[in-house]
Amino acid sequence: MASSIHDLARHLNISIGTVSRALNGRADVNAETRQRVLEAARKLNYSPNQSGRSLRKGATHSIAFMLQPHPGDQQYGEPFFIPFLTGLQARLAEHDLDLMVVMGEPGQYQPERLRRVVETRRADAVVLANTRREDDRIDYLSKAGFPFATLGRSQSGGDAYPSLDIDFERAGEEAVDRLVARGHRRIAAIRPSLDLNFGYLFLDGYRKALKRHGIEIDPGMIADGFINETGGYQVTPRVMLSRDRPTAIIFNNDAMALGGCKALAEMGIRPGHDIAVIVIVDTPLCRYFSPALTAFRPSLEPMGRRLAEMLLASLPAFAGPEGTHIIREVWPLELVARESD
Amino acid sequence: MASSIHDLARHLNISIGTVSRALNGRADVNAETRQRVLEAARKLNYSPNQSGRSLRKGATHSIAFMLQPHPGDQQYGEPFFIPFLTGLQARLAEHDLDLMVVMGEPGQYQPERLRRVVETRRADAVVLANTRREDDRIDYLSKAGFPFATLGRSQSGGDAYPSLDIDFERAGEEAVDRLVARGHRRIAAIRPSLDLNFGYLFLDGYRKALKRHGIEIDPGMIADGFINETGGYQVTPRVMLSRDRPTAIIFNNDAMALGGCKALAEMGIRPGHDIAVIVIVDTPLCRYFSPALTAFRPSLEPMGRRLAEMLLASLPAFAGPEGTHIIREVWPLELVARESD
DNA sequence: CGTTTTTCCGTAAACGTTTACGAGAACACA
DNA sequence: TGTGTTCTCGTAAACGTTTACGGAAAAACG
Repeated sequence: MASSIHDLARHLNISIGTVSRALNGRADVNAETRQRVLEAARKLNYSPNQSGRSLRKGATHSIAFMLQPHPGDQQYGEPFFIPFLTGLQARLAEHDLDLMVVMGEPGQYQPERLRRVVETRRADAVVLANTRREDDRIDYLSKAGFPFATLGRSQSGGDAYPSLDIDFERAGEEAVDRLVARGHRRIAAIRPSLDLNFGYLFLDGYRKALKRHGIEIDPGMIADGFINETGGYQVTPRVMLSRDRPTAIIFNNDAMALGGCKALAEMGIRPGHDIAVIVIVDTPLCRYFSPALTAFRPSLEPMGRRLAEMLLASLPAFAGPEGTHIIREVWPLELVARESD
Repeated sequence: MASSIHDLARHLNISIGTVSRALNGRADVNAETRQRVLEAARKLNYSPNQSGRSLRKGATHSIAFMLQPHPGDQQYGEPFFIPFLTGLQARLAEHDLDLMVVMGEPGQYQPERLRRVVETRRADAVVLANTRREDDRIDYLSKAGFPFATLGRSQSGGDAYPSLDIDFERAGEEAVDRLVARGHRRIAAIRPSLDLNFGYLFLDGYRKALKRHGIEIDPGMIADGFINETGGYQVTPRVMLSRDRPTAIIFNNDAMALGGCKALAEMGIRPGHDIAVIVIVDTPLCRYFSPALTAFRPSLEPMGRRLAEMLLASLPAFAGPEGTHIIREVWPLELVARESD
C-alpha cells in the first residue's frame, strides 16, 4: 500500500538520494531524471511519509489551535470558532500545514494541555484564542520559546508574538456614540467577569466615549457577570434596579445579552421599545432573537486566514527572504443595525 | 531544550535500549534501574519525540476529524460540532491521541482533503460527520483500507465501520405522534435537499407515523430545500400554498426552520398560534427564537466520547484482548417542549 | 561443582526521510 | 594534454524512537 522513497528508487534503478532531490525540486538533478521520478511517483502513488520527514527536518508541519471552552457551556459552544477555523485551516493547508485542535479544560486557562503539544513536539506552533488579560498559556509558551500567535491581545508576554484582535474599544465607543446620538444618557455596560481581555478593552471604549460626551461615569451602570445566559440573566437586574434606571444597555457578549433580555422581559421591559440594546459581538442568535439585536459583526473567516499568515510570517521556516517579522493587527467591527436599539 | 533518550542514557550511563524499555514499562528491566530512569526523565524534563516514535511504530497517534461545511454557511458554522468535538477529544486524549481537523471544501463531499491525510499517513484513523446517503468519502476510505468511523449512517461502505447516529426516524415518528395527539392531520415535512442521510431517515419516520395514524401521505406536504435559512425561507411557502394548508410543520434542520418561520411571519402566520412547528435538531437558536421552538435535542458531548470509544474498539492497536469489534449505535433524541407547537 | 534457568542489559537494525560530502563524467579553456 | 569547472549522482549519516537478538551475570537446581 504505502510506497516509500526506496520503492521509487528501486523501480527506477537510481539512488534514494536522487529521488529525494528530484522530488524536492533541488537544482542538482538532471531534468530528464526528475521527469522520470515524478512520473514514477505518480504511477506508484507515492507521497512522502510525514513522520519520516518530520523526524529528519525537526518540524511536524502542523499547527495546534487551542479551543478553550467556557465553563457551563455544555450544550453548545461558540459558533464563533467554526468560520475562524475554516479560514485558518484554509491558509495553513496552502502551506501543507495541518491543523491540530487541542481543547482546554473548560474554564481553566492553564497551559497543561499545551504542555503535551510542546514537549512532545507535536506541532510547530500554537494559535491561542480567548486570551485573558493575564494569560498563563502565553507566559508558558513565551518562556518555553515555543512559537505562537493569538486571536485577541493580552498583557502577558509583551508584544513579541503575532496577534490579531477585534477592536472592542472602538466598538464600545461607537455603541455609546450611536446611543447618545439617539438621545440616551443613561447607558449601562454589561461584560463578562472573567479576566478575558476583550472585557477590558470594551470598557475602555465605553468610558472614553462617555467622557467625550461629557457624561459622568456611574459605577452602578457597569456590571460583570458569568459569561453565559445565566450570567446575563442574573446581572442585568442589578443594573436596572439602580437609582436612576438606564435607558440603554450594551452587552459585551451575545449569550449574556440573551440572558439579559430574558430578565428584562420578566420585568416587563421590551428591548427596542422601553430600552435600547446593543451587542458587541454578533452571532446568529442576535439575528434571530426577537426583537433582532443590533450588533457589531466581525469577519471571522478572513480573520482566520490573516492570523495564519501572520503566524507564518513569524516562523523562520516560512518567512520570506526578508526574514521573520511580528505582525499585530486590530480589525474593526461592522455595525449591523437591527431592531433592538 | 529538547532532551532525547540519548541524553537520558548518557546521564545515567546506561544504554538507550534500557532507557526506552524502562520508560515503556517493559518487564525485562530491573526495578531499581527503572526508578532511576523515571526520576532522570522527570529531572531532565524528558518526553518522547512524537515523530521518532511515529516513524518507528508506524502510527501517528492522532485521529483526524473531517469537518464538512455546508455551502453558503459563511458567517457561522454549526454550533453542533463544538460540544461533539469536546467529547471526542476528551476521550481520545485519555489514550494519548491527538485530534486533527481537516475541513472539506464547502459543500463538496469529496475525498480530496482526506487523501492527503491518508496518503501521507498523518493520522491513524478518520472520523467523518455529515454523512450522505451515498458518500464518496466513505467509499474512498473503505477502498483504501483506512480505518474510520462516522457520525451518522450512510448506505456507502456497508456496515464494516463503526458509526454513531441519532435516531432521526424515531424523532420523525414522535414529532408526528405528538402533533396528531394534539389534533393535527395536515402535517408538512421540510428537509434539506442535499443527499444527507438524516433527511431520508427523518422522512421514513414521518411517513411511517402518518401511515400508522391512517393519514394519507400527501406529496404536497413534503418539500426539500437548501440547508440554510434561505432554503427554509424559499420552500416553506410552497407547502403553505398547497390546496389544503398544513396546520403543522416539522423542520428537519434548525436553520431551515428559522428561514421558514420568517416566511410564515411574512404571510401573517404565527408559529404556536396559527401553526404548530417542531424542529428535529435543537440548537440554541431554537431556544432563543421567538416563539421558542419545540425541538428534539441530542446529547452531543457524550456522543463525541462514545464515538471515540467505538472507533478505538475497532482499531487493533487499541482494542482490548478480546480483539477488535465494529460497533454501530443509534441514539435517541430528547424532546424539549417549548412554545411553537 | 556443573548445568540450566532467569534476570537484566547492551548492541544494532529499522522506520522513511533529507542532506553534506565526495566522486565520476563531461565539458571548457589554456 | 593538463587543469579547472560544471553537472549529476551515489554514499552514508542523521533525526529519535522501539525492539529482536544475544550474551553476561546471577540465581536456581541437581
